Amino acid sequence: MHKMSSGDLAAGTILPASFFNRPTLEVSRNLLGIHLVRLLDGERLSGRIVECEAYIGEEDLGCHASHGKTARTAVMYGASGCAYVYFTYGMHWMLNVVTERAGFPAAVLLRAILPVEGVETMSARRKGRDILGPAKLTQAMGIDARQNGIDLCNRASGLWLEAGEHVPDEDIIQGPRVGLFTVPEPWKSMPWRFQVKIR
DNA sequence: AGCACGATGCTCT
DNA sequence: GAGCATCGTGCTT
Repeated sequence: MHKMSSGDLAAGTILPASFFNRPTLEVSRNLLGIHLVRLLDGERLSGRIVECEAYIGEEDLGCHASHGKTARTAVMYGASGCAYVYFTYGMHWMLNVVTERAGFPAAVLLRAILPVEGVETMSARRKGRDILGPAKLTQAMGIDARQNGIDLCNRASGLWLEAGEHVPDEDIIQGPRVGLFTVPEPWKSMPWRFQVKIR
């Protein structure tokens, strides 16, 4: 079986569903350096993924699917390569990419991108503030409930991922996920957060 | 530069 | 009714 990393695809190639239909930690690691692309009002907005986190199955008590399949989590049980967008803290939208086989609930939360295209537009949408953060990137790109469940392997939806730069292992930091205050161990401390080192 | 806190509304029990 | 995969402000060092 062919093992796909981001380096196997030419830059600019849209990531196919097969990229996401494999173990979530593998997908997470390989999402670093990938470009998230948004077509908003005819303009291309994009950024390089530099931080993400894995949420893996009902066993993972940090994962929304730990409470089973509900109206909110249904998307995570569906096809890999779809967007799972949820609302939290009364005002924030979070973008995840669904991974693994249909029926197994898992996803990768996109936590930070470095702006590449449409920098002025994204900055303006953020009122001049930075876009490094999971709720900041969705605000910068105009992502909300309307994108929940869409297929990210298709440009028709206006949101997709493209192969970008390869990130070597020595440039990656792996550590515990963020914000899981009331989640019990060992899930609270699982090193399922992936970041590109700042140099 | 870091910490505390309030905002604000959806989801599920 | 409680809890939340966060953010921005304002205050302290």
